[in-house]
Amino acid sequence: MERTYSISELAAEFDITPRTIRHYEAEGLIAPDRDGQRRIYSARDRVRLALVLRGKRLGFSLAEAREIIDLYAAPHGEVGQLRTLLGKLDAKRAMLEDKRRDLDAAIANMDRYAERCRERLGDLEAATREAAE
Amino acid sequence: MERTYSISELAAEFDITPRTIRHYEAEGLIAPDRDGQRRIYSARDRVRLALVLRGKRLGFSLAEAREIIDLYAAPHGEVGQLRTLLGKLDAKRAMLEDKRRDLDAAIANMDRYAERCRERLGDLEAATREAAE
DNA sequence: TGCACAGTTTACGTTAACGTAAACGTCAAT
DNA sequence: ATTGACGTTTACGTTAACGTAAACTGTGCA
Repeated sequence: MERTYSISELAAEFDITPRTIRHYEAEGLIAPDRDGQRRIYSARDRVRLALVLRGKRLGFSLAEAREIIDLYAAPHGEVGQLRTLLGKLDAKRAMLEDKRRDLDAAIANMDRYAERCRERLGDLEAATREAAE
Repeated sequence: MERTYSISELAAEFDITPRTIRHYEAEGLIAPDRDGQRRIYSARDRVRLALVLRGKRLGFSLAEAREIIDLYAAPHGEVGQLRTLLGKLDAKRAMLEDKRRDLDAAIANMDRYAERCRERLGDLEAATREAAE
Protein backbone atom coordinates (compact mmCIF):
# COMPACT_ATOMS: atom_id res chain seq x y z
CA MET A 1 0.00 0.00 0.00
CA GLU A 2 1.30 3.40 -0.97
CA ARG A 3 1.19 6.39 1.27
CA THR A 4 -1.79 8.69 1.11
CA TYR A 5 -2.32 12.27 2.20
CA SER A 6 -5.09 14.38 3.65
CA ILE A 7 -5.92 17.71 2.11
CA SER A 8 -4.42 19.67 4.99
CA GLU A 9 -1.22 17.64 4.87
CA LEU A 10 -0.69 18.58 1.25
CA ALA A 11 -1.74 22.15 1.93
CA ALA A 12 0.88 22.43 4.67
CA GLU A 13 3.57 20.79 2.59
CA PHE A 14 3.09 23.10 -0.37
CA ASP A 15 2.18 26.15 1.66
CA ILE A 16 -1.25 26.65 0.13
CA THR A 17 -4.76 26.40 1.56
CA PRO A 18 -7.15 23.45 1.31
CA ARG A 19 -9.43 25.78 -0.60
CA THR A 20 -6.80 26.11 -3.30
CA ILE A 21 -6.48 22.36 -3.63
CA ARG A 22 -10.25 21.95 -3.87
CA HIS A 23 -10.28 24.66 -6.48
CA TYR A 24 -7.75 22.76 -8.57
CA GLU A 25 -9.98 19.73 -8.31
CA ALA A 26 -12.98 21.75 -9.45
CA GLU A 27 -10.92 22.85 -12.44
CA GLY A 28 -10.11 19.27 -13.30
CA LEU A 29 -6.45 19.32 -12.34
CA ILE A 30 -6.59 16.67 -9.64
CA ALA A 31 -9.06 13.89 -8.95
CA PRO A 32 -8.38 12.36 -5.56
CA ASP A 33 -10.09 9.23 -4.30
CA ARG A 34 -12.74 9.49 -1.62
CA ASP A 35 -13.32 7.81 1.67
CA GLY A 36 -16.99 8.71 1.97
CA GLN A 37 -16.84 12.49 1.73
CA ARG A 38 -13.20 12.89 2.59
CA ARG A 39 -10.62 13.32 -0.11
CA ILE A 40 -7.71 10.91 -0.11
CA TYR A 41 -4.67 11.95 -2.08
CA SER A 42 -2.29 9.39 -3.56
CA ALA A 43 1.37 9.89 -4.35
CA ARG A 44 0.38 10.50 -7.95
CA ASP A 45 -2.11 13.19 -6.90
CA ARG A 46 0.68 14.78 -4.94
CA VAL A 47 2.94 14.79 -7.97
CA ARG A 48 0.22 16.36 -10.08
CA LEU A 49 -0.28 19.05 -7.47
CA ALA A 50 3.44 19.78 -7.51
CA LEU A 51 3.31 20.05 -11.30
CA VAL A 52 0.39 22.47 -11.11
CA LEU A 53 2.25 24.69 -8.68
CA ARG A 54 5.40 24.66 -10.76
CA GLY A 55 3.32 25.58 -13.77
CA LYS A 56 1.87 28.51 -11.86
CA ARG A 57 5.32 29.70 -10.85
CA LEU A 58 6.25 29.65 -14.52
CA GLY A 59 3.29 31.84 -15.40
CA PHE A 60 0.85 29.28 -16.78
CA SER A 61 -2.85 29.55 -16.15
CA LEU A 62 -4.58 26.59 -14.55
CA ALA A 63 -6.02 25.68 -17.94
CA GLU A 64 -2.58 25.71 -19.55
CA ALA A 65 -1.12 23.75 -16.68
CA ARG A 66 -3.84 21.16 -17.08
CA GLU A 67 -3.12 20.82 -20.78
CA ILE A 68 0.50 20.07 -20.08
CA ILE A 69 -0.05 17.79 -17.12
CA ASP A 70 -2.73 15.81 -18.90
CA LEU A 71 -0.17 14.85 -21.51
CA TYR A 72 1.57 12.84 -18.81
CA ALA A 73 -1.61 10.86 -18.27
CA ALA A 74 -2.58 10.48 -21.92
CA PRO A 75 -3.30 6.99 -23.27
CA HIS A 76 -0.36 5.18 -24.88
CA GLY A 77 -2.20 2.22 -26.27
CA GLU A 78 -2.20 2.75 -30.02
CA VAL A 79 0.42 3.98 -32.42
CA GLY A 80 -1.76 6.88 -33.48
CA GLN A 81 -2.23 8.03 -29.92
CA LEU A 82 1.50 7.95 -29.37
CA ARG A 83 2.16 9.96 -32.49
CA THR A 84 -0.27 12.74 -31.60
CA LEU A 85 1.02 12.72 -28.04
CA LEU A 86 4.57 13.20 -29.29
CA GLY A 87 3.38 16.04 -31.48
CA LYS A 88 1.75 17.80 -28.58
CA LEU A 89 4.77 17.25 -26.40
CA ASP A 90 6.87 18.88 -29.08
CA ALA A 91 4.61 21.93 -29.17
CA LYS A 92 4.64 22.34 -25.40
CA ARG A 93 8.38 21.89 -25.34
CA ALA A 94 8.69 24.72 -27.83
CA MET A 95 6.64 26.95 -25.52
CA LEU A 96 8.91 26.12 -22.64
CA GLU A 97 11.97 26.87 -24.73
CA ASP A 98 10.50 30.23 -25.68
CA LYS A 99 10.14 30.96 -22.02
CA ARG A 100 13.69 29.91 -21.38
CA ARG A 101 14.92 32.29 -24.05
CA ASP A 102 12.98 35.11 -22.39
CA LEU A 103 14.34 34.13 -19.03
CA ASP A 104 17.93 33.86 -20.18
CA ALA A 105 17.66 37.24 -21.84
CA ALA A 106 16.26 38.77 -18.66
CA ILE A 107 19.05 37.32 -16.56
CA ALA A 108 21.78 38.31 -19.02
CA ASN A 109 20.32 41.79 -19.18
CA MET A 110 20.34 42.12 -15.43
CA ASP A 111 23.87 40.76 -15.16
CA ARG A 112 25.22 43.28 -17.65
CA TYR A 113 23.51 46.07 -15.77
CA ALA A 114 24.78 44.90 -12.40
CA GLU A 115 28.28 44.73 -13.82
CA ARG A 116 28.08 48.33 -14.96
CA CYS A 117 26.82 49.28 -11.51
CA ARG A 118 29.74 47.52 -9.86
CA GLU A 119 32.20 49.34 -12.09
CA ARG A 120 30.62 52.64 -11.26
CA LEU A 121 30.69 51.79 -7.58
CA GLY A 122 34.39 51.03 -7.86
CA ASP A 123 34.99 54.40 -9.51
CA LEU A 124 33.05 56.26 -6.87
CA GLU A 125 34.90 54.51 -4.05
CA ALA A 126 38.25 55.29 -5.65
CA ALA A 127 37.28 58.94 -5.96
CA THR A 128 36.24 58.96 -2.31
CA ARG A 129 39.60 57.54 -1.21
CA GLU A 130 41.46 60.14 -3.25
CA ALA A 131 39.46 62.92 -1.70
CA ALA A 132 40.36 61.60 1.74
CA GLU A 133 44.11 62.10 1.16
CA MET B 1 15.79 63.83 -32.50
CA GLU B 2 14.89 60.26 -31.60
CA ARG B 3 11.95 58.42 -33.03
CA THR B 4 8.66 58.53 -31.19
CA TYR B 5 5.61 56.31 -31.32
CA SER B 6 1.87 56.68 -31.04
CA ILE B 7 -0.08 54.42 -28.75
CA SER B 8 -1.60 52.44 -31.62
CA GLU B 9 1.80 51.97 -33.23
CA LEU B 10 3.12 50.33 -30.11
CA ALA B 11 -0.09 48.38 -29.64
CA ALA B 12 0.22 46.98 -33.17
CA GLU B 13 3.91 46.20 -32.77
CA PHE B 14 3.44 44.26 -29.54
CA ASP B 15 0.04 42.85 -30.44
CA ILE B 16 -1.80 44.36 -27.51
CA THR B 17 -4.54 47.00 -27.29
CA PRO B 18 -4.13 50.70 -26.52
CA ARG B 19 -6.21 50.04 -23.45
CA THR B 20 -3.55 47.71 -22.14
CA ILE B 21 -0.85 50.32 -22.64
CA ARG B 22 -2.92 52.94 -20.86
CA HIS B 23 -3.50 50.48 -18.08
CA TYR B 24 0.24 50.00 -17.66
CA GLU B 25 0.58 53.74 -17.44
CA ALA B 26 -2.13 53.91 -14.78
CA GLU B 27 -0.18 51.28 -12.84
CA GLY B 28 2.97 53.35 -13.04
CA LEU B 29 4.88 51.17 -15.47
CA ILE B 30 5.27 53.72 -18.25
CA ALA B 31 5.12 57.50 -18.25
CA PRO B 32 5.02 58.81 -21.82
CA ASP B 33 5.31 62.47 -22.72
CA ARG B 34 2.28 64.36 -23.90
CA ASP B 35 1.50 66.54 -26.86
CA GLY B 36 -1.54 68.20 -25.38
CA GLN B 37 -3.70 65.21 -24.59
CA ARG B 38 -1.98 62.76 -26.85
CA ARG B 39 0.60 60.37 -25.50
CA ILE B 40 3.99 60.36 -27.16
CA TYR B 41 6.16 57.34 -26.55
CA SER B 42 9.93 57.54 -26.70
CA ALA B 43 12.33 54.73 -27.53
CA ARG B 44 12.88 54.30 -23.79
CA ASP B 45 9.14 53.98 -23.20
CA ARG B 46 9.08 51.33 -25.87
CA VAL B 47 11.86 49.41 -24.16
CA ARG B 48 10.04 49.59 -20.85
CA LEU B 49 6.90 48.29 -22.50
CA ALA B 50 8.86 45.38 -23.94
CA LEU B 51 10.25 44.64 -20.50
CA VAL B 52 6.78 44.66 -18.99
CA LEU B 53 5.52 42.20 -21.58
CA ARG B 54 8.47 39.91 -21.11
CA GLY B 55 7.87 40.02 -17.38
CA LYS B 56 4.28 39.02 -17.96
CA ARG B 57 5.30 36.12 -20.14
CA LEU B 58 7.53 34.95 -17.32
CA GLY B 59 4.64 35.01 -14.90
CA PHE B 60 5.26 38.25 -13.04
CA SER B 61 2.43 40.48 -11.94
CA LEU B 62 2.47 44.07 -13.09
CA ALA B 63 3.60 45.11 -9.62
CA GLU B 64 6.50 42.67 -9.69
CA ALA B 65 7.42 43.72 -13.19
CA ARG B 66 7.47 47.33 -12.09
CA GLU B 67 9.74 46.52 -9.17
CA ILE B 68 12.24 44.93 -11.49
CA ILE B 69 12.04 47.50 -14.25
CA ASP B 70 12.31 50.38 -11.84
CA LEU B 71 15.70 49.08 -10.81
CA TYR B 72 16.91 49.96 -14.29
CA ALA B 73 15.86 53.55 -13.70
CA ALA B 74 17.06 53.84 -10.12
CA PRO B 75 19.36 56.71 -9.18
CA HIS B 76 23.09 55.97 -9.31
CA GLY B 77 24.36 59.17 -7.77
CA GLU B 78 25.63 58.15 -4.37
CA VAL B 79 27.61 55.18 -3.17
CA GLY B 80 24.84 54.15 -0.80
CA GLN B 81 22.25 54.18 -3.58
CA LEU B 82 24.49 51.99 -5.71
CA ARG B 83 25.00 49.53 -2.87
CA THR B 84 21.30 49.07 -2.15
CA LEU B 85 20.61 48.86 -5.88
CA LEU B 86 23.16 46.07 -6.23
CA GLY B 87 21.55 44.30 -3.31
CA LYS B 88 18.13 44.46 -4.88
CA LEU B 89 19.49 43.33 -8.21
CA ASP B 90 20.98 40.33 -6.48
CA ALA B 91 17.65 39.43 -4.92
CA LYS B 92 15.79 39.72 -8.21
CA ARG B 93 18.44 37.72 -9.94
CA ALA B 94 17.95 34.95 -7.41
CA MET B 95 14.22 34.93 -8.19
CA LEU B 96 14.97 34.62 -11.87
CA GLU B 97 17.38 31.77 -11.22
CA ASP B 98 14.74 29.96 -9.20
CA LYS B 99 12.47 30.24 -12.16
CA ARG B 100 15.15 28.93 -14.43
CA ARG B 101 15.59 25.91 -12.21
CA ASP B 102 11.85 25.26 -12.37
CA LEU B 103 11.88 25.71 -16.10
CA ASP B 104 14.87 23.46 -16.68
CA ALA B 105 13.30 20.78 -14.53
CA ALA B 106 10.06 21.03 -16.49
CA ILE B 107 11.88 20.74 -19.80
CA ALA B 108 14.08 17.85 -18.65
CA ASN B 109 11.02 16.09 -17.30
CA MET B 110 9.21 16.45 -20.58
CA ASP B 111 12.22 15.31 -22.57
CA ARG B 112 12.59 12.15 -20.54
CA TYR B 113 8.92 11.41 -20.99
CA ALA B 114 9.03 12.05 -24.73
CA GLU B 115 12.00 9.75 -25.01
CA ARG B 116 10.10 6.95 -23.32
CA CYS B 117 7.21 7.59 -25.68
CA ARG B 118 9.49 7.35 -28.69
CA GLU B 119 10.91 4.07 -27.46
CA ARG B 120 7.46 2.67 -26.98
CA LEU B 121 6.45 3.89 -30.41
CA GLY B 122 9.44 2.10 -31.89
CA ASP B 123 8.45 -1.12 -30.16
CA LEU B 124 4.87 -0.86 -31.36
CA GLU B 125 5.94 -0.23 -34.94
CA ALA B 126 8.32 -3.19 -34.85
CA ALA B 127 5.54 -5.40 -33.57
CA THR B 128 3.28 -4.15 -36.34
CA ARG B 129 5.87 -4.99 -39.01
CA GLU B 130 6.32 -8.47 -37.60
CA ALA B 131 2.60 -9.08 -37.65
CA ALA B 132 2.54 -8.06 -41.30
CA GLU B 133 4.92 -10.84 -42.34
C1' DT C 1 -22.20 11.76 26.00
C1' DG C 2 -20.24 15.58 24.45
C1' DC C 3 -16.99 18.40 22.36
C1' DA C 4 -13.00 19.58 19.73
C1' DC C 5 -11.08 18.92 15.24
C1' DA C 6 -10.73 18.06 10.56
C1' DG C 7 -13.27 17.78 6.55
C1' DT C 8 -17.36 18.91 3.42
C1' DT C 9 -20.60 21.78 0.41
C1' DT C 10 -22.57 26.12 -0.96
C1' DA C 11 -22.28 30.62 -1.94
C1' DC C 12 -20.98 35.23 -1.98
C1' DG C 13 -16.66 38.45 -1.94
C1' DT C 14 -12.19 40.13 -3.71
C1' DT C 15 -8.20 41.35 -6.60
C1' DA C 16 -5.61 41.81 -10.88
C1' DA C 17 -5.68 42.78 -15.52
C1' DC C 18 -7.68 44.23 -18.66
C1' DG C 19 -12.44 44.60 -22.08
C1' DT C 20 -16.11 47.40 -23.59
C1' DA C 21 -18.87 51.24 -24.26
C1' DA C 22 -20.15 56.04 -24.08
C1' DA C 23 -19.18 60.74 -24.84
C1' DC C 24 -16.02 63.87 -26.36
C1' DG C 25 -11.73 66.38 -28.80
C1' DT C 26 -8.78 67.19 -33.13
C1' DC C 27 -7.07 67.17 -37.40
C1' DA C 28 -6.61 65.98 -42.40
C1' DA C 29 -9.03 65.07 -46.41
C1' DT C 30 -13.21 65.12 -49.22
C1' DA D 1 -18.68 71.57 -43.40
C1' DT D 2 -18.70 66.89 -42.50
C1' DT D 3 -16.75 62.56 -42.28
C1' DG D 4 -13.35 59.35 -40.70
C1' DA D 5 -9.42 57.96 -38.22
C1' DC D 6 -7.19 58.40 -34.17
C1' DG D 7 -6.90 59.99 -29.70
C1' DT D 8 -8.79 61.10 -24.84
C1' DT D 9 -11.33 60.32 -20.13
C1' DT D 10 -14.69 58.01 -17.28
C1' DA D 11 -16.88 54.24 -15.76
C1' DC D 12 -18.91 49.93 -15.48
C1' DG D 13 -18.22 44.77 -16.90
C1' DT D 14 -15.65 40.39 -17.00
C1' DT D 15 -12.57 36.48 -16.02
C1' DA D 16 -9.32 33.79 -13.33
C1' DA D 17 -7.96 32.32 -9.04
C1' DC D 18 -8.78 31.97 -5.16
C1' DG D 19 -10.58 34.07 0.05
C1' DT D 20 -14.03 33.96 3.46
C1' DA D 21 -17.92 32.64 5.95
C1' DA D 22 -21.81 29.78 7.18
C1' DA D 23 -23.86 25.54 8.08
C1' DC D 24 -23.26 20.71 8.28
C1' DT D 25 -20.91 15.91 8.89
C1' DG D 26 -18.25 12.40 10.74
C1' DT D 27 -14.38 10.69 14.25
C1' DG D 28 -11.65 10.07 18.10
C1' DC D 29 -11.24 10.63 22.91
C1' DA D 30 -11.99 12.53 27.95
